[in-house]
Amino acid sequence: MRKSTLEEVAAAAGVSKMTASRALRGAADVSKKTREKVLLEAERLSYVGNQLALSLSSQRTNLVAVVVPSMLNIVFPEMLAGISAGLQGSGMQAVFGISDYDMAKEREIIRDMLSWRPSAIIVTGLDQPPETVRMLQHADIPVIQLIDLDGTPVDFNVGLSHGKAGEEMAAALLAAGRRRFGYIGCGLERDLRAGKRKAGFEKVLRENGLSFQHERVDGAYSSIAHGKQLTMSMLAATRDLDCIYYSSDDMATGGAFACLELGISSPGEVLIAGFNGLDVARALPIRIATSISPRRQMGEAAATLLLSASRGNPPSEKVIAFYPEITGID
Amino acid sequence: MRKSTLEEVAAAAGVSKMTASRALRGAADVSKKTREKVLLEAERLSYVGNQLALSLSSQRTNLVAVVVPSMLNIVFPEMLAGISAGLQGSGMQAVFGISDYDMAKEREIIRDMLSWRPSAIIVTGLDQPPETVRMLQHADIPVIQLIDLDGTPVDFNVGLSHGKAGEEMAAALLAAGRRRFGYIGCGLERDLRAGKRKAGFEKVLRENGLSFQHERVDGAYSSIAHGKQLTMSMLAATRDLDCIYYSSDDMATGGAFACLELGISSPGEVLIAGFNGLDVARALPIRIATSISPRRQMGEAAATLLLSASRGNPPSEKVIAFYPEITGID
DNA sequence: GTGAAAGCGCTAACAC
DNA sequence: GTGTTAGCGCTTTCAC
Repeated sequence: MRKSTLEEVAAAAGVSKMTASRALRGAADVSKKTREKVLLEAERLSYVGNQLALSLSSQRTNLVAVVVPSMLNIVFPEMLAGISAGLQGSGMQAVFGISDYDMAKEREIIRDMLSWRPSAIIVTGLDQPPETVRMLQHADIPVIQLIDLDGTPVDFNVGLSHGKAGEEMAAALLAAGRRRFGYIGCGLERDLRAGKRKAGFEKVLRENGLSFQHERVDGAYSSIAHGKQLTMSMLAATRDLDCIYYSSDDMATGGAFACLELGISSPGEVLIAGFNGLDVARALPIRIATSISPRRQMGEAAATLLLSASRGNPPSEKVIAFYPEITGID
Repeated sequence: MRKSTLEEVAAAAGVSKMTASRALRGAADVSKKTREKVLLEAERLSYVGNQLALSLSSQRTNLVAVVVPSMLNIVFPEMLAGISAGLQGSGMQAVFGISDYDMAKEREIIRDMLSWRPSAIIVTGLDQPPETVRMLQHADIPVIQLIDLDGTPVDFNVGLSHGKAGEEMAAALLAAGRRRFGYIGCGLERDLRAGKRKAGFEKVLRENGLSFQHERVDGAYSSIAHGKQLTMSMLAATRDLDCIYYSSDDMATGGAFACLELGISSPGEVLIAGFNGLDVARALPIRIATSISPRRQMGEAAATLLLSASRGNPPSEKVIAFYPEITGID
């Protein structure tokens, strides 16, 4: 069955398209009687407005484009949930795209999304290649780069410094007396933020005359199973370690499982340190150290920011900085 | 800077809108020279096509609407990743909405999405209220109900029987010699599928003259922390149990953590049984039983289905059934 | 191989 | 309070 149009609703109600349009949008100056008649006919005809026509005509959409690298790492869905919640009630609608950590794919997704003329766009990270940056600049809408703060934003920037997060974790672990460090990570060539954390961590180690004594890094996607496997491998090779820093909490959770299976006392003998503050890491039977990243709040902050921007209240600050809280040490 | 239009590109290239349109879409009958000129000018003007105008004019969109209840339970993002992957390369674009397990919210999201005139719509589960069902029927596009099979579909149906999954898990546990069962669940009034699994499980218990001897059910959202807490509470009250069935694997993972902390031998003394086959459950230092639900494959199957439907190849079957595999028993 | 005219369904702007 | 006119940016259709 063909979808009915505003014109048909208007005809059925015996008014013009314009009056029907006003009635359906709840405009003030429509007589009560007319409004009710229009709403009744719309209901009877199962009328569903056409956003394509609406947006084309009014030159604005209620769309916010969001591009994330993955759905398989829970932090991104959590961020999306934050964005979605922050947009709640504003009439804005988030549209998500997944780039699979692939810059070329990200560029194509952004291009696709821009062709829908969204009111704003949120992308992950600050490390887009020049061509993508150019597209974003040309889009002439608020651009929010989310999660990371280490770099030069195109427009708005909401996130935390991953370099600093690594530094602070290293400092906290040193202060707690740990000295013999290992590193276990995954997909650093894709997950640039994990790389920044590692670099920050290493910087502080170096300043203290130390370095990672053992490393296991491979190109696979971050996962619990992988963290477990790499930890097993490292602990089979050496026990001369009192702390392992992981690229993220899922990897660290795998590390905790490895310790449990091997019967290695943790945090006593080896302290496991991750990043994110995932639920799973907090419920673990052994205590692990982590930096809690407020990803839901970052999503909400981004939503709030772009709502005020698109309402013409230019936010005073282009950058909103968050600070991860370190837990699980002592 | 205002976005440039097809008309401007055409003017710059010295051709008509129509020719520019053909060149940009890669139509066959445009001379090579003309095409190159148009592409060059489009590039120079940073031209980005306008999908609003395109879709309004051509009366079709490349949009697939998808509504999920939550982003905080990893199974839904995994399903979305499957849909997104299945759509890859088809030119179709998935648009996601989150209902928060709220039927009224789901209805409004579906209404919103339909106003964009998507080519198909995918919703979670089969238990939409009549008004929502009516909207879906009126939409006159392929409707896919995903994940669940226990009910009457509006149109297409891809999923598994959660009732059966519960039955089969109970049967398998009984076959393995377990007799004294507990149940721990969360949010069953929202998560109807968890309720169906429980009902199936209880049915088989009843047929064997058994029942759940202990239950802990509350209305919170499913989580590892919650599963741990409810398990602690149950095991503090009784040890007269040899198996606990959980509403899902995250709850079950919490249960496994509880056993580890309490030093209860598992699966020896108490077997933990969940549902989904989450990565975390598989990497756990103790073995737990679970039904592995192929959520990514279900997403991909839905994508494949609607692609063939929208290409005019009516799929022969309206229902695609998946069967979860039970692991971790013996 | 290219172009002109009509129209997709709606809203903005203005008239009454 | 309601209607009219014009037009959003593209594709469809048909003509050349």
